[in-house]
Amino acid sequence: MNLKTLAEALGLSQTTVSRALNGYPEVSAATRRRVEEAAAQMGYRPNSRAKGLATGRAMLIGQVIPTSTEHEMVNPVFGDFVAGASQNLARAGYDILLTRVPGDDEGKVYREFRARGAVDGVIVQAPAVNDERIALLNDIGLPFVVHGRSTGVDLPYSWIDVNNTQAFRRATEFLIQLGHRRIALINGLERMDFAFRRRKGYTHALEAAGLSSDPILMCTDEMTEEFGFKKTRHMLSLEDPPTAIICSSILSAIGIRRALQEAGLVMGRDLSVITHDDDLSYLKNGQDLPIFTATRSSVRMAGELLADALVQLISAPDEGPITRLLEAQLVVGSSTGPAPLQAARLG
Amino acid sequence: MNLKTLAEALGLSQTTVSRALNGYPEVSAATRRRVEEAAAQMGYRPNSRAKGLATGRAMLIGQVIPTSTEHEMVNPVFGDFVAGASQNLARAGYDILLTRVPGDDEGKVYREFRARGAVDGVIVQAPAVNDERIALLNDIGLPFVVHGRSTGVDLPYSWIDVNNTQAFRRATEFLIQLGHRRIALINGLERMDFAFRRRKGYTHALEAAGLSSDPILMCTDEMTEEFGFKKTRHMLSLEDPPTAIICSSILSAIGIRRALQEAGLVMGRDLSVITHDDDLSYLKNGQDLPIFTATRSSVRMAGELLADALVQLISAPDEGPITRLLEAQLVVGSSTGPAPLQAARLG
DNA sequence: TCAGCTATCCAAAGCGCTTTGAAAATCGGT
DNA sequence: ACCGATTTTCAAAGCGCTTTGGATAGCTGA
Repeated sequence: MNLKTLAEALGLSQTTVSRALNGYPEVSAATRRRVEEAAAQMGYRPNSRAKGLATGRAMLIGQVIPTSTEHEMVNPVFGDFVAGASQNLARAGYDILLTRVPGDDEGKVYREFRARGAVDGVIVQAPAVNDERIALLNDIGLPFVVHGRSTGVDLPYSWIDVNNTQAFRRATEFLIQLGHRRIALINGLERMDFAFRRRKGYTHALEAAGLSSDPILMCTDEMTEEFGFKKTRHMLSLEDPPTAIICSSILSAIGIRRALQEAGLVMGRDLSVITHDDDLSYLKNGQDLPIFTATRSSVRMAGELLADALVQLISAPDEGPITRLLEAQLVVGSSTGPAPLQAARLG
Repeated sequence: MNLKTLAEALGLSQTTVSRALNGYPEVSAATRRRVEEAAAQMGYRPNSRAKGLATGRAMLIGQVIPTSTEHEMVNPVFGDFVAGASQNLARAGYDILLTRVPGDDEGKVYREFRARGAVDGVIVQAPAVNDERIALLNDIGLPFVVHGRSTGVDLPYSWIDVNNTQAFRRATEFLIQLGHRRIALINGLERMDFAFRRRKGYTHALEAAGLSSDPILMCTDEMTEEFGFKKTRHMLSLEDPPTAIICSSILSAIGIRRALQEAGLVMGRDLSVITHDDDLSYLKNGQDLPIFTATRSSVRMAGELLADALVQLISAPDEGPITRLLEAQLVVGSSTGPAPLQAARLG
């Protein structure tokens, strides 16, 4: 079923049918109704490629599957993010074109997207500090929005980010107010912008309180459960262990919990934990009573917002970059409590 | 940069350039080299839509984001699955077209895929018992492979599945051999085929051992951490609590662990746990020394295999359905041990 | 009745590619 | 030197849609 046969069946020209279906005014209400009914009844849908070729738009948004090069790990927030993005993109008639990057050359994929006209825009995930993808996309003129920002990149570009610095500053201050003095940081890879910023927030808060940050209490790696577990186990074995840990991922926080359990310690009493919580659909931190005290920000909502921004950017490219900074909520659960007395802990 | 300008720049016809680039034999080696070099140097890539329109192939595989209707939860294995699938699809020149289903009408999306010619085939996730999508896709003639099977569907169709029945039978037998008699099942939604089969394997093993399955020890729901936690907590409060739990997801198993911790019990000693493990990249069950005893099967590898199968199906539609049953490994970790003596437990 | 509008519809070009059918160039054999 | 076979190249049609630039029909007012 294509336009031609539909038009013939209706005794109309392709032009008229096309216009009727696309809401142009040059067609009478009666004809439009007739056309729409016939189209619905015969199950006609315009061929995507033909339509795209004629209009010059692919109605597709490019998305590279965000995997870390080192461990072939898929970003755990990807599913929720893409569910959010996809939902709002669909409203504007877009689908997502998903592709993997062979090796590490995401730039090559973007160049190809552009050359092939495969997509109308892209969403950039997990920006690093000084991320070179931004300049590249600017160069080749492919509309894009970044999920996060990139410290060190001066070009104007569109982004939506969580205020990571502020979130981790607040989390740290919160612990300090509870009397904690030795606060550890289990962070993501610090070449990633979000991790870089979180560390900044953490150290700033410590400094502001007159505390020095101890390198031995700061670690950074891929945010797996095991990472949280191993680092916590290690830190608990230190001569002067931390009384609190701030953690960049709920997965690693689960690892922390496991290490505490193994050591026979009670979370929130013997050791306080605050984690960042992306509010993943499959790993809820408890709705009414959160398990972990957390800096919370829905990654799904971020996906929705990025989708809207990109759609707007594509339809009005000259209106300048869209930027938006989201504040994370600090939700208090049962994983934090006052710092244990030194005496008690030694005894 | 399009074919026309490239051909003009080379002083050749579009035909020759197209053929040179697509490896047709009717072009001399010298010309081919010249064309290829010019194309590489000028960064020419054929326009996707134009090529697709001419060839009638979209070089796109449709994939609906698998979300549960009830809780808007994205399937946690989705990221890893799609990473595997995407990798092997890319080798064959395909990308993934990702879309969300508004409401619950996945069939509508497939019909549209077909009518619009948007994709060359689709991957069907999370089949239910008597899944109606299979008949629909058969009807409309869109090539597809199912990730899993659908009990009750008699039509021939292509699928790749883990032997869920066998996996859970073995897991149950393993616990029985360890002396366990009260074995609980924390299962996924049993209208899903995988959960239906797992329960079958579980009850079969119990029956074979002359044990009756106790409804109070079997529960089924979305496999979240919280579900594992709450159900375990509840079961521990029973008059005659289980000494072992079999669980369908590592996320729920983590919830089980939390409940045990809360109750002051030690996993593997006071209560044994076996979980299914999809070998998710972001939630590894420990490589050398698994945390949980588990029935393991890599969902990423499943993605790779499904991709290969679908590509083959598209290129040779008449060769009949492709089916493959994968066996899960039973890996033994420290979450299982001999059943505690009744006396010891009561005391 | 007819010019001048507007409302309605249409033929054909064009999007960038592949592919068919034919022409031109090259070659070996006599 | 010439012919048939083989290579190599090309012009043009076609994929299914949108959109431009008319054409036609139906009205209005004089």
